[in-house]
Amino acid sequence: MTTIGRTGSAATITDVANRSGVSIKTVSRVINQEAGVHPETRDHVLKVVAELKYRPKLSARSLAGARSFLIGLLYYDPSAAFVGDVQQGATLRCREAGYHLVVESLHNDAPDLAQQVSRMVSALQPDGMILTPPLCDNPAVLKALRENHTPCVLVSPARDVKGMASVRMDDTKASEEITNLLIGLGHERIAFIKGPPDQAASGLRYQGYLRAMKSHGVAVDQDLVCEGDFVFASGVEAANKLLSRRVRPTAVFAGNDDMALGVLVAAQRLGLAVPGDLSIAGFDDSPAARLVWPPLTTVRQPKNEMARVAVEMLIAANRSDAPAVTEDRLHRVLPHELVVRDSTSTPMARAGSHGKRK
Amino acid sequence: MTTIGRTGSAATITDVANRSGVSIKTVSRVINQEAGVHPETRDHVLKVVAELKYRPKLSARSLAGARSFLIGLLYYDPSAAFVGDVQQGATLRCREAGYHLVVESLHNDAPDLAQQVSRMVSALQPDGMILTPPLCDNPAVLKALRENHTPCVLVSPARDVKGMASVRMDDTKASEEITNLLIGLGHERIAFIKGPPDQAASGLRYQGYLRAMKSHGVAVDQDLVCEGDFVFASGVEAANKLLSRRVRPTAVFAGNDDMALGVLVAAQRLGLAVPGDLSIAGFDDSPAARLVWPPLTTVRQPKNEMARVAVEMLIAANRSDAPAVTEDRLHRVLPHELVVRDSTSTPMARAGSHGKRK
DNA sequence: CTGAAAGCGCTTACAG
DNA sequence: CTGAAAGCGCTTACAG
Repeated sequence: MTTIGRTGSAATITDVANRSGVSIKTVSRVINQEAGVHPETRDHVLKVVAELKYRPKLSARSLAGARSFLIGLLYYDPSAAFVGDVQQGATLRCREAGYHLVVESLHNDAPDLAQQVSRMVSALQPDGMILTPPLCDNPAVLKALRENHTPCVLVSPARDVKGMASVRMDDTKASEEITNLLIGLGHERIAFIKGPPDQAASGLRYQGYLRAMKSHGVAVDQDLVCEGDFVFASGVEAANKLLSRRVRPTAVFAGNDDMALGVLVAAQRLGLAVPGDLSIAGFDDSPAARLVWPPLTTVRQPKNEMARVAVEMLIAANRSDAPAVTEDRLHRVLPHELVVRDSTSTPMARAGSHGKRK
Repeated sequence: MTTIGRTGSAATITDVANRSGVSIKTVSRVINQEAGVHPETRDHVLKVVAELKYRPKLSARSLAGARSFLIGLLYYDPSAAFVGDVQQGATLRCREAGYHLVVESLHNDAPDLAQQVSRMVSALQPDGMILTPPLCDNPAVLKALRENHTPCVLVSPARDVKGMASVRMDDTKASEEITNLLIGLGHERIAFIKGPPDQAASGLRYQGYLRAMKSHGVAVDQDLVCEGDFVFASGVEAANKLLSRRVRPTAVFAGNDDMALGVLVAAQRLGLAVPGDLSIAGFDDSPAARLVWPPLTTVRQPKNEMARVAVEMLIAANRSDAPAVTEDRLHRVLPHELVVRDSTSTPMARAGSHGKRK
């Protein structure tokens, strides 16, 4: 077996062309799956590619061509499970398509945020960027990206931006469904714990709660609506307030899982049985939601899928044969999933007493 | 103000050279901070760079030079907080150094794992790779990387590999310190819940427990040593076993936080007060460790720092003036941190009773 | 301290 | 269906 070219160092397109007896242009055509190559030629080139373990170098393709095969993921809160799942979906879809995912953690309120973003995209020249909250709602970031003509997809943005693609779920609808579930179980005194007003999800989820209550003719007692900030401690605090009332709620729907976890702990410290004395529902399906006892009824966001769709949109936008994107395809809404676990049941105990009824 | 070159598209090194009145080689020298450029020349070039917002393109530098300014992070379990923290540290350090982090999620037992890795490095040509468990202990992955001559740093590997750099903490020592803490509080009947035998940390942490017990002359009751598998449910199971004994332990040290959380839930379901009736300690300082009540005493792994050091090592290895790496600098051990919270205290209740002593 | 030339490994635009 | 030439934007190896 003879080896053409330098042994040891990686094969180049020229090596493949020489050994195949074709021009580098033809090898390029085969690699890029362009039409109009004779099947026999193609098969032979492919065979040589395999023999030489040839892999086109990203840097060369990127420099010569219009694509970098790089997609960027910008995120702020690293601890958030949200980002982890988005990243997982994005990296898998990227691999399938021969792309690579470059991640960058940014502080949402860094003074030089725009410059950091601008620096990244002009050095990297990614084919597109995926933005997660809160960065996808940051005007400075969006401006920098627009100036650099970088295609973007916003994942779960607070509001849609003109001409910028987005992927999201329907928070309001999901919230309505959770509330419907509680009402369907027989609850009427259903408390709600809001998220912080500056986060879009807070309002949307509250609207869903209101809508469900209204549509079932269940009165909303404003004493049962608490302010929270999506953090564990605020769930504890809200629960302590709610559960010290003379007439307690029989169910608490917290705007997210972290607060629901706080409610759970507070309830148990007060000696209440969950879900017997109090049903609890959350939102997000965080990892902890299934670790506690009882495991939490909640909503699963399609994070993985949103990321896959985001990658898909970016790749499609970069194809030369890219069709004009209609406005309705620019903003995608993906289906969510209700996760019903053991923290919700029919109201078995009367508010204020611990006795169970049969 | 005149603009030389194409307005709109990004400036290149030639644009900077033309406007500065120097050669592209000199601009290159300034950009790369090479010595031997006249200060005045340098300052002028720098000014033009700023004016034109020139940023060298990674693809061109990568193709022409020996560095790609890309570092890869290979990981398996996306949900693990471990990876999140490592990634955070790596991405920040990369930005400081003008590098970018490319992430890839792989299945540890994918049949074509080696090929996936090989494909990635030959396409991307990263300057180095960071591997997290369990991938850093996967022979197929290591082999593929070695064949491609890609510098690697293993983060928290089960065992060190000849000639491959690694960063870790001292699990045994940390485990010993946690046990010492419990002994110091007055505990003698200290239970231990092991991790799965195939994970290196399991053994190391158990050794630390044994060492502390031995050095204080506290007998290890094998009835108080349970098998676990680092998962929540196994902590619940072990706790149920341990707490149903006639003579209960006064403290449980679980090999990781997830199991410690299981112990906590099991204890509380049995009506035991934590830490009054039972002290509980974990390992990892997982996010949930501070969300539960009482918050968990545990060990914080220097995940962020390990990642920063890993990036540091890879960048250093790629510098032309890289000094020969001595074996002791090849394997770094970073300091950990004991996180003492409210789940541990002096044993206040006698085993088997709920009465408190003063 | 500075620069002219060659070349990295591909794709583009064109020609046949 | 195929190929020769030019060029992407840098760094390398040299020369002065």
